[in-house]
Amino acid sequence: MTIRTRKPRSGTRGPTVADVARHAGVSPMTVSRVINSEPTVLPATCEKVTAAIEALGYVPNPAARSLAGGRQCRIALLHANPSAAYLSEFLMGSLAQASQFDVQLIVEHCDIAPSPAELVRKLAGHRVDAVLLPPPLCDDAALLAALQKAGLPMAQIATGQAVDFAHALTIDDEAAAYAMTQHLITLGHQRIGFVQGACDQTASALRRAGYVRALAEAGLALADDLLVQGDFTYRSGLACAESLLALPDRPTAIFASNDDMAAAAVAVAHRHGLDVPRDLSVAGFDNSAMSTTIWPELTTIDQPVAEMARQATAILAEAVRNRTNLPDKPVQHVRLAFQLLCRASAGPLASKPGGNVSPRLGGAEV
Amino acid sequence: MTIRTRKPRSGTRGPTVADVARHAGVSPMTVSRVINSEPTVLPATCEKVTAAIEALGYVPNPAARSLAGGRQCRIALLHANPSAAYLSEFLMGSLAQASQFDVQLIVEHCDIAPSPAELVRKLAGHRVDAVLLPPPLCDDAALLAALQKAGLPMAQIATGQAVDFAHALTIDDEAAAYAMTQHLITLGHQRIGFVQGACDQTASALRRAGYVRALAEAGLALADDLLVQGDFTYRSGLACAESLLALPDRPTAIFASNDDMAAAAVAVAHRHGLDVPRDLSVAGFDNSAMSTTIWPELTTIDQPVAEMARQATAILAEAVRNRTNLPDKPVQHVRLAFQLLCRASAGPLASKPGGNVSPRLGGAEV
DNA sequence: GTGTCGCAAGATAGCGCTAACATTGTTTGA
DNA sequence: TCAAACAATGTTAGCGCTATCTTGCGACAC
Repeated sequence: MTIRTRKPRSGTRGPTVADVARHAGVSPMTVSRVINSEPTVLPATCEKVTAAIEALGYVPNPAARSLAGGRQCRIALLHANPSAAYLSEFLMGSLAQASQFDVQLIVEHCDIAPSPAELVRKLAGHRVDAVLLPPPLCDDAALLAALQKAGLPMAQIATGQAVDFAHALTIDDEAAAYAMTQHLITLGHQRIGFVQGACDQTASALRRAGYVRALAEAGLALADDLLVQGDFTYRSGLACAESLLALPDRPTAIFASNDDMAAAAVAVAHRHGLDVPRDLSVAGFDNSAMSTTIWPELTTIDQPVAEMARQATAILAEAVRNRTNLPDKPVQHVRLAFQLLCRASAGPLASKPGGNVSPRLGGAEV
Repeated sequence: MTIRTRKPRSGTRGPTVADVARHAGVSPMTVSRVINSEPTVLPATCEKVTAAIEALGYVPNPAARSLAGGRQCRIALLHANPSAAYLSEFLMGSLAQASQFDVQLIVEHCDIAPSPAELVRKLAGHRVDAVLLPPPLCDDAALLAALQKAGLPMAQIATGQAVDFAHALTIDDEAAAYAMTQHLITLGHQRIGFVQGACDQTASALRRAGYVRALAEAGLALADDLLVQGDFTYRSGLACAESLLALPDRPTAIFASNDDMAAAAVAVAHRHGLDVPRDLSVAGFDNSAMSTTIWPELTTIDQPVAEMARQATAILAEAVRNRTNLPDKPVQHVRLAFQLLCRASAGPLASKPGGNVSPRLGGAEV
């Protein structure tokens, strides 16, 4: 009378809730409660379970969790060539949160968006529940509208213009640009060139506004010739810096709307035989990898990209799970703190500018 | 006599295999077989099922799949500050494969590794099944040994020295450097400066070897003063380029072991009033984002980082699933093709070198 | 004393999929 | 000719966890 126990399915790896429960002398359910830190567990019980978890080296199985909890969640990260550095930092933040919340990240590159409608269809095909929108896509009105129509929760990252149907994670671009400009003014600069960012990104206008306000408050004239239009690329930065430095009364400082363009300004300065920061101060924006790669390191504004990505992912995951309130969506608009990083590329105004071609080189160990 | 159907659990999203099966008039198992493209399904049946899948817009649930299949797999990506651009590209490749294979990526930064043993303990705590090692960690002997001792499958990416207990994805660094050097020679250059990479990365020596071989085969002398030691950073590139350009008989071309250092060489050349490529050709290695950011764009070697990451992830996932052969591990050493990208920074040797400070600027649309 | 509320913990039944086995129908081989 | 081998599908029973319901038990008022 042998009862055939039909299947001890093969590849079992590591202890399960059942093992922990046995070891702690409680039911699996209680272990589950402890894992999810539910309030209705007595401290004593909780301790027993925790000890058992520790002893067995138990780690919950995320697949089982999301299956049983019915809480699966797929978030798409749509990106249209932001710089690699930006994307990488963004991913780090997003991934960290994603693995913690058991959400699956779908990274989708949409360079030349086929058409918002088509894109939305594709996302639906992937069963995407929510969408992360880093710049420049966060400002794509057509895309935003299409996503809204599809009823997908979304988060705009670092946009200058948060819409009322999307979550948004931003810094105060205006205030940041204001702070940087003020910093340059404090250093004694009066003619400060400004390289604007791309027109199609709403943050660009805010950064410019901060620059303008700082000048106005300091009683400095806003010279038209000191304001040049870039597009966030290094190449545009080269051209802008060239035109600024070609001015008869050239600026003593250049504030570029991002680090790539600031790096270009440094390169142009060097080509002109100007030392940075002695003959020309340069400031950037973003604190991208570029800012500490080049020499001298850039004074810049730190934008907490990873943190924005992290919080955005968390907010979306939350939104997907509590899909309770679709009509009255209480979207969150979170504003994070920026930071003014004073590094080597900006210094006090020298009494008398002059050319010099031999910069101090950073020590490079043989 | 009401039979209480106790629980139609709440949040059910989208069709399941059962729905597809009903729609196609087959059993769920057959649907599963079609999804996994098993060979033992009649074409006719397969077609019916495919049609049903299409009609219902069915998408398999990865959580359920990996739970039922017992095939869960966690792969850690250990990184110690490779450049952000590198990491970003690496992640793209790795993520693509990970989501396709239902493996969970754990991204772990280990800047100053606490100690290999401790790190391994931490990985074990995360239930990591395998490890991806991009440079420079792929060359950390202590780490490799510790991982081997822990019995973790691993993959070295872009190493110069593949060990016999790890999978490895590489390009032929020696051949690539040879090709680039030969390219410069073909352009007429005879005095070619070489900026070496960091000593602790095994690929550095291979790149140098390729340079040396090309010179030798062309019958050119290997001048000691043309060979300078960098460490893959932009700053080291500045110093190296300075020393090369300070030589009495300066080189007409500089081949740097990576793009960051090549970019630095371009910057130094410009500071010296040299036009690139008219007065000095510059070549890099990696085809990193930097290479097309700066102006002029760098002639460089394309290293298929994303593809390496993709294949490495696939190999590891495979290895984890068929954990059949632990003793006789048939590790795979895959060599991918590189590509010589001829861009603007390297050109034919000018008959008579001379200084010129006004480079053509890339058109920056205002 | 006896009901009933409150609360911690247990029991049960799936989440969506697939491994392992069972069942057909169809072919072979001796 | 009939058993054995195969090939295409169906059936059953979990994978590891948690939502939902149920139970046990002390507290508290009547």
